[in-house]
Amino acid sequence: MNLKELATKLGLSPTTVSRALNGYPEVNEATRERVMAAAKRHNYRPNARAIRLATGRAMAVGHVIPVATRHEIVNPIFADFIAGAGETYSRNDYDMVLSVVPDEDEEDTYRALRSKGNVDGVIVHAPKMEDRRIALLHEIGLPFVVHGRASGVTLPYPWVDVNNRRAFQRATEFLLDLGHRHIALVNGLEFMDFAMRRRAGYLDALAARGIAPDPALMASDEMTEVSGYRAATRMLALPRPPTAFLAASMISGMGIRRAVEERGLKLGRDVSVIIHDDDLSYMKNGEDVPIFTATRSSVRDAGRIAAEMLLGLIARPQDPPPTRLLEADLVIGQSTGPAPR
Amino acid sequence: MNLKELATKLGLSPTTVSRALNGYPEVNEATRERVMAAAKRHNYRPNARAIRLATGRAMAVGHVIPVATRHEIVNPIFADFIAGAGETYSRNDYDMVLSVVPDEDEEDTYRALRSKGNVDGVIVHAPKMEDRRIALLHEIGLPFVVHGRASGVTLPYPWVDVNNRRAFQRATEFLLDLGHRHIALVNGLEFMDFAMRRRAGYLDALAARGIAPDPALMASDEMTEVSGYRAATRMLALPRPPTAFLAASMISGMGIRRAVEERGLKLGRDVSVIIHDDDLSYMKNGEDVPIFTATRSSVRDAGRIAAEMLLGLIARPQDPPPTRLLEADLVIGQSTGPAPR
DNA sequence: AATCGGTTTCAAACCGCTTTGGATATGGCA
DNA sequence: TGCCATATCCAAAGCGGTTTGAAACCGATT
Repeated sequence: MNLKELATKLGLSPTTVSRALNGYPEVNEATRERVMAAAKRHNYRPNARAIRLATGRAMAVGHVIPVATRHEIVNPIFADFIAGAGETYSRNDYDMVLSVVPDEDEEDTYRALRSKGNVDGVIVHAPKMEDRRIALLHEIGLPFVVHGRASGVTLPYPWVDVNNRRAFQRATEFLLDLGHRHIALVNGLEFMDFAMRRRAGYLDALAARGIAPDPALMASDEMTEVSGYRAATRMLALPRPPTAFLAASMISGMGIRRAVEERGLKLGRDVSVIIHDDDLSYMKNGEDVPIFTATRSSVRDAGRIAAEMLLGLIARPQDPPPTRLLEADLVIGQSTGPAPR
Repeated sequence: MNLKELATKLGLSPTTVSRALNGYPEVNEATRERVMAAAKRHNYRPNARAIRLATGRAMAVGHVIPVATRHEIVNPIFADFIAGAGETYSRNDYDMVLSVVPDEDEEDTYRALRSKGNVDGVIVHAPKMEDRRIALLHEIGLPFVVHGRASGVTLPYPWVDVNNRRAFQRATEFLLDLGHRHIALVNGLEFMDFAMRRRAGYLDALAARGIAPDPALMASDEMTEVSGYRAATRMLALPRPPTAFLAASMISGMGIRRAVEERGLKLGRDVSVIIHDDDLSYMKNGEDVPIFTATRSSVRDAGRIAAEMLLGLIARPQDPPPTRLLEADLVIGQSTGPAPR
C-alpha cells in the first residue's frame, strides 16, 4: 500500500493525503480523520526511501567505529554508548547507521557518508589528541558531535565529555589522603585524548603534594585485562612497588587484581586500586557495595546526551556548538584502604 | 555534483553516464573511460537515497538490538559481532542500521523496518527458546539470519550458531577426566536458547558417567561479573562445595575467580574453572597461555559469517535457508587442574 | 448577481537516480 | 546498393513521496 493507492481508495489526491498525515493545517479536520483512519486500517507506512529522496534529508545519523588495524580492538564502551544514543534516535524516528572501518579509512568514510547523503550527521568516537576528523567534518559541512575532546583542535566544535582530568586528580588525591605515596597509573593509550587528560589530573595531584612522578609507575596501553595484569605484575616486582593503582577501566582493574592476588596480596589492604567505571550494563562495578573504588560516569548517558545534541544541531545548524562536561562521581568501594605500614 | 550535471558536462545523457559507471556493456569503452575519469575528477558519488528509491532496494541490513527492559543490559558480545558483520557490509556497499529497542517493541520494529523499506534484511540476535520473531519474519517476508537457534521453531530458517551443547559437554567431560565430581554450572538465563543447550551438554556428560546433577550446583542469571561472583560464593559455602565450575562467559568467570580467591582458594589448584570464551577483542582470555581453560569460538567470525549469509539470501531469496554450526575449540589454560584430594 | 477572502483540494513538478523502449549510426554481406 | 544485425546512445517513464502554484468551493459582503 503506497500513498497513491491510499489516495485513490479515499477519492483524494496524494497531495491531500500526504498533508493530512503530516499534520499540515490546510486540510479539513474531517478529511484528516478519514485519512488517518484509512491509513491505520490499511496499515499504511510511508516508504522511507521516498521520503528521504523527496525531503533531501537522510533521517539517519552515522557512527563511524574505527577498528584499530593493529589490534582489531573494538572499544568495549561502544555498546553502551550506542544503547544510549539509540534510544534518542528511535524516539525521533532517526535511523542509526554504523560504519565499522579500519581506522586508516575513516576520513574517506566521512566523505562518502556526506556526498552519498546517507546521514545527516555523525558522532565522532574516540578522539585522539590531534584529531584531523574535526577539521575534516567542518570542511565538508557535516554536522557532528564528538564523544570526548581533542586538545589539539582550536576552533570550537560540539562535544560531550567526562571531566577526566578532574576525576583522576580527585582519585589521586584520595589515595594520597590515605597515605599512599607510590601510586601507579595504568593508563589507556596516551595518544587518546581522554588518556592524556587523566594523566594530567594524576600528575597535577602529585605535584600539588610535591611528589615527583616515577616513570616506572606509569604504563600506557590498550585497556585490556591482560595489559592491566602485565603492567601491575611488572610494577609489583619493582624494588619499591606501588601501594596503589589508578586504572583506566574496569577491565584493566581486573587484570591488576589478578596480578595482585597472584602475588598473595590482598586488594584494599595491601594494595589499593581505583578504576574509572563507565557504568557498563554488562560490567557493573558491584551492586550495593562497589567492588572497586571508582570514578564513575555513565557512558550510556553520554550517548543519550550526544545524540540529543546532534539532532538539535541537525535541526538548527546555525546554533553555536554545544558542549557538555560531565563530572564523574567518586564512589568508594572495597578496593581501597590506608597505605600499609 | 549530481548525475545530470555530470552528464551535461560530458555532453552525454544521464542514461549513458549511469550505465558507464555501473559497468553495463552497452557503452563504448572510450566513453566509459571518459565518464569514469570525469566522475573521479569531479568527485562524483551517486546519491544513495536516489539509488535506493530507483532500485527499490535499501542497500542496508538491520540489526535489532533488544535491550532487556528490566535490567537494561546490552549483550557484551554485541560489539564484536557487529565488528565482524560490519566488515562484510562495508565490502559490499551495504549500510548497517541498528535499532536499539526495548524488547517488548521488537516485533513492531521488524514490521516497521519492513513496510517502511529501511532494510533488505535483518540479523536476529539472542534468540530465546520459543522465539516468535522467526515466524514473524517469515510471515512478513523479510530475509533474515539468526545468530543462534530457537529450539521451539519447526520450520527451517537460516542461522549461524556455535555448537554450545557439544562445547559444554566436552568441557564437562574434561573436568570429569580430571577427577572432578562436583561440577557447578553458572549459566546464562535459561530461556535463552544457547543457555539451554549448554545445560543440555553439561547434563549429558554427567549422565554418561552416571552422575546425578545437583540442583544446588546449577545457577542461571545474566552473565555479569556480579552474578558469577554471587553464584560461586553461594556454592562454595555449601557443605559439599563444587571443585569445578563451568561459566557461561569470561565475565562470569571473573566473578567466580573473585569468589574463589576471596575464600583464599587458588584457581587451577583448589578450584577449576572453564569458561566459554567468545574471543572478544577487548576481553582476550590471555595471550600465549590462556587465563582460563575455555571453550572458544570467535563471535566476530560468527558476525562475518552471518552477514555473508544474509547478503546471499537477499541476492537469492529462493535459496534454501543456509545454516552453519561452528565448533568451539577446547583450549587449556591455567584455571583447571586435577580435582583436589 | 458579482466579488471577495478564506478554506480546501488538486495537478504537476521535483528529488536524483535506474531502466525501458526506441533511435541512430556503423559495418558486413548478399 | 539495400538490408539487417550490432553497437552505441538517448528521451522519457518510472521509484513514492513532498511541495509549489493554482483551482474550486464556500459563505459573506457589496
